[in-house]
Amino acid sequence: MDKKISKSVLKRLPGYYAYLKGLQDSESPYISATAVAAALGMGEVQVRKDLAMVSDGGRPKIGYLRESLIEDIEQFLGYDNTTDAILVGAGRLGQALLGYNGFDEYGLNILAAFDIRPETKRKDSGKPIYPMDQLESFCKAHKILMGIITVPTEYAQEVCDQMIQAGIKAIWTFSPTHLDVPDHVMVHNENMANSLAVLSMHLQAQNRDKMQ
Amino acid sequence: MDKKISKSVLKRLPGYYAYLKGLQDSESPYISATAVAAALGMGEVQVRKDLAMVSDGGRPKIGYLRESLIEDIEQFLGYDNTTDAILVGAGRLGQALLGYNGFDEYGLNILAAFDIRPETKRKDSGKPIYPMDQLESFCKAHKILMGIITVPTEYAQEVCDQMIQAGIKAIWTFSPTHLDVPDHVMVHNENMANSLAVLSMHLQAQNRDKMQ
DNA sequence: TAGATTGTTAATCGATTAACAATC
DNA sequence: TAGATTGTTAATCGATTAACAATC
Repeated sequence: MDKKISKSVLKRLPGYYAYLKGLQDSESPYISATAVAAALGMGEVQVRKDLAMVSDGGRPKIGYLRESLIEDIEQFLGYDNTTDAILVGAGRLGQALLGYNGFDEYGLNILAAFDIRPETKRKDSGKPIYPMDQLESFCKAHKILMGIITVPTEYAQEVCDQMIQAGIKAIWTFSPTHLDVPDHVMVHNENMANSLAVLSMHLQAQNRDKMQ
Repeated sequence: MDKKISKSVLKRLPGYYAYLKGLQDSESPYISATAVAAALGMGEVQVRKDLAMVSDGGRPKIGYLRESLIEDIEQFLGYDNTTDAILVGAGRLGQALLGYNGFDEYGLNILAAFDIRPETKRKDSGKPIYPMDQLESFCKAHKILMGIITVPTEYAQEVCDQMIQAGIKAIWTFSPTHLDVPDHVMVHNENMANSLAVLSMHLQAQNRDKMQ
């Protein structure tokens, strides 16, 4: 383990993790790559190779010890030590993310939200919503490295710049627009339009087939 | 154009589209692949190849006519004829998606939501929330082909099965779990954990570098 | 021992990038 | 004409899959 890991493998790991966690304790404490592959509809070689990246060994004929495989992935993905994050833009989507408890499991902890009009927002998530001018001091005080952007597209770049100014190194944005950032900052664009494109194309293709 | 298009290209098209739409009319009516590449921080050969898939030709030395390029992408991605969809699970995330107006632009129209306890939900999106037992009849009556799942993980497969029963062919799920579907149905898992994994790894790597 | 499973090494596939000729 | 840009053909790169030897 600890070889260089590719982005593609990285993106598949949470899937294995969720599946392994979901298994009942009642069954065998061992699980084979073959079984995981079958359950998730993937190639078994791929699963075995992916698991080999994070674990230091399954045992021929039996497979991996489920518990320790879960721990290995946890550690690898950093689920064991929490990342604190802040969110900018407490609109509908922002509030939905703020209130979502599931991020805990993935080691993400959203400490607070920021908004240009904090006073008009409902705080039904129980998390504080501060005005924008407190962003920098808050981030520096809490050594925040991750920021989530859920503002309207036209403000996204501006917010992004402020985050970088505040020392943030990883940005997760839901605004469907390209963000310009320096090299040391990573942006992941959760672009719903991209996903939609793939699905729509599937429907179109199916329709076309039917017509012929 | 009309060659077989790869998923990777497909996922990049919405990005070009958003960028082109965002350009001011004041400037030249032409835009070159080179310029798009520079603006979005991509390789210019890649952009040129992608655009060649959807458009029937830019002109050497000048580039593409912006307006018609936009139309080409629109048509290619099916933004011009709307896809009707329904959503199951009117929780926080579900309501956020219901109320998001931006999907219009991408040809997606969410007609209604379904929930096990429709009466307890706020309808601040203006869209109706029906009980689950009306799902099938509604989908068949409106010939719905796309379904969005925003229910807690443990119900996702069950909801998925009901959607398929109701004739749905493309499923967009936000529940972080694998869904079993027949071949003709496409699932796109908008798995936030996957995105998080990539970002967390970036922060981890940066930290490690700093320590050495 | 036989068979299931692992991990590794080699082959294939697909996507990206580079090189270049064509064009306005 | 010269230069910017296009589209195409070839080379490279990376990821997936296949083949196989090792192991319990």
